[in-house]
Amino acid sequence: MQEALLTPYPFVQIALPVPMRTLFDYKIPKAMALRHRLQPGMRVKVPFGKSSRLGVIVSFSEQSQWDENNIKPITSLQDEAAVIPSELMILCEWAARYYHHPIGDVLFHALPVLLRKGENAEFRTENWWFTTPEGQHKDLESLAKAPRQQDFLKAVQQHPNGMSQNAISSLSLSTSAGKALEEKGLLRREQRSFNKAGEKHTHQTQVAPILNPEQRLATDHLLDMASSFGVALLDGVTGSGKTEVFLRVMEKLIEDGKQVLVMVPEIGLTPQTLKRFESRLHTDIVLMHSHMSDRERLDAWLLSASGHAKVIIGTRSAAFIPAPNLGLIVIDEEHDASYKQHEGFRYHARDLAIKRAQHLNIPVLLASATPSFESLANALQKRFAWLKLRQRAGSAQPPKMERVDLRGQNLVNGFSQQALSAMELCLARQEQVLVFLNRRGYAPTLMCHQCGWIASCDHCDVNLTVHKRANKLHCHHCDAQKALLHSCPECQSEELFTVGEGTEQIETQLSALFKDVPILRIDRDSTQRKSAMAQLTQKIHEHNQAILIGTQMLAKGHHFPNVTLVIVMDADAGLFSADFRGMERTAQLITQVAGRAGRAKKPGHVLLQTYHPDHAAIECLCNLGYEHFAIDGLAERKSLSLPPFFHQVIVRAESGNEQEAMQLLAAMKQDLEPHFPAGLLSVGPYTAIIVRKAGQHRALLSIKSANRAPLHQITALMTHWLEQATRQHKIRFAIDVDPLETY
DNA sequence: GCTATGGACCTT
DNA sequence: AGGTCCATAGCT
Repeated sequence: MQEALLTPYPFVQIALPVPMRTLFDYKIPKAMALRHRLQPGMRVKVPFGKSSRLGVIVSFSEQSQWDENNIKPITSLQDEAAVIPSELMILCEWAARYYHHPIGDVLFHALPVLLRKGENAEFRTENWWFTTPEGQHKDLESLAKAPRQQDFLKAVQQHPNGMSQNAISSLSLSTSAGKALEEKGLLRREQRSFNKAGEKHTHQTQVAPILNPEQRLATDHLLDMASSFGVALLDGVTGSGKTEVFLRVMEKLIEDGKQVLVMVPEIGLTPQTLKRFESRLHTDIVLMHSHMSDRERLDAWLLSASGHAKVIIGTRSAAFIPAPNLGLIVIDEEHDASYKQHEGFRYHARDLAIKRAQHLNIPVLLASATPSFESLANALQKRFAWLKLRQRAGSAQPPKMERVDLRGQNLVNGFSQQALSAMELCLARQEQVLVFLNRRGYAPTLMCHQCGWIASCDHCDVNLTVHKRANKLHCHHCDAQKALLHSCPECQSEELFTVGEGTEQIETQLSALFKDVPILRIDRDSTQRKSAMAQLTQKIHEHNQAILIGTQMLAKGHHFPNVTLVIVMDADAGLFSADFRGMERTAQLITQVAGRAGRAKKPGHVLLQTYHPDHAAIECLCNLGYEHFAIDGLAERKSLSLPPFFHQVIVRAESGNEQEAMQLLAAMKQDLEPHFPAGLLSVGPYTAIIVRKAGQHRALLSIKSANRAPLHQITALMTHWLEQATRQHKIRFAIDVDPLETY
């Protein structure tokens, strides 16, 4: 009699983490088919070439196009259930098609690192210590001769529900003392699954504040759309209480047993944010970000995948976290560029999250004080619900923005007279000043007075940045560093001088100018150490007077209640940028930084230093605000056939050889141009603005179209062409769909 | 005649 | 990607 096969197929298609846009056929061994119900999303070990690899099951078939004798059998099955649930398999397959990226690589991106390496998708087990009835009543004095056992027993006696090994270790109790007590029959041990669910929530309860009418309207709207797919853009100025709105909606969904995924930018997750969520939501919250260890990430992943965690707060890669009862996705600071991966699989987590929500038929909430032009266009076209919060909470006034004309002025260390006197007045009132300059280091250039030599990177076509405190020259593009030079390598002159200013220099100069005022610099260099940021924010809160100097790090998340003056050193930064998104990004930064001012009862004042006070964009942003600026900007994008009205794909090529990358793209364009449909705009190939980066010469080709379908057809042709052509050459290519950087 | 180095080739 | 095979160069 024929036994019933749990997996009734002879062949299986496996995705492997190799840069090949194809699946691989394998045989399913009879014994495996009898015992296991194989499913898409499970991991398997397979022989591949001369080695063995981990792959993910994608599909099954009756037939194979390959000669059966050349098809190898699967070696072993790694999972009992799919590690990529079908919902996410569909998302990954869509993403592989949309971003023209190999499916194996996409699927492996969707997994935590330890699962990519073959780790079991199971909770860790942990020792738990309990007293036996005898141990509970044991007189501690009788153990006076064994003080370590005494300490150990005393601790466990105080925890009738047991103590985890983790808790034991954190109290530096000796495990060997515990084992001795176990042998005496005073303690017993139990293996428990490491799964934080059910742990009591000791956090203080915070009473929900009363909503203002705008917030109530937004909340009601969101609760209305909570049961099906839809995207809402919560467009609220800084301090308008966006977080409170989505906390309300989350509360309701969690009550209904749903899970909520909250996406945050790479550095947007501050301890204050987490505390706020914990104290309001009283539920299991897990984090997912790059500062966690691989094991911590897998633990968080398991808690979400098992449904234990009700709230998942994570960065870009959390877009792929399994959550069986997902009911809402929130994307905070949706305009933030860190949602787009800039290498390899170049996905946009916001766009992917929207696609995921569409499949799951659940709502998405995008939140920002400065929405991306993409999302604003969708809101204007009524594809997204547009919920505006224009009132600041309490009695806070919006900050007053003012332009400072730098033309013909004598600047003192880059500061105008107006800026300096405003700083003096502000400090005299015992309030704080925030100086925004999006350039870290001491100076962006080191030059020789005698021969004009400029320090530049050996691997990139950029100047090296001077870091005086570290006594280094640093390349901000490839991270190369060398010792700061004191004489010119060309002419041996010792007259080297710096050109331009970075945050480190402003800090030094202001310290000389305002001797008794605490001056705090906040940038990547000053916050590298783990607790540095916390220390800085504590200092800021300790003092009344202070000057904070910082880069875009200042624009994200943190609240500085006593800041009443913001000085934007260079409001022109994005004006003449090679990238058409330069102005959008600068306006977002300025608006976000300006939002740090005057949050409490004190009105804020923002000074924009500019050489182009009459430039339409600067004038509009200053007088009418971000929304007007963005609507004007969108009109301009439309007239220039730029995104979001035209969709864009950029093909990048990189080669150690100077011309090879350009030649490759030129040859491709020539071959494929006859297939370009009408209405497709192509630019290039052109060399990247920074031609050489980390030793690679870079060229690009841009194509645009008002419709996505023809763009994808051509991109598929290009990908295929490049795969063939780069087989024999050592050229790397990358397809960037919806690129954020266009140079 | 031996081995260190690198590039082409292949993976079901 | 990652390994293996194989041509080539440099050396005793």
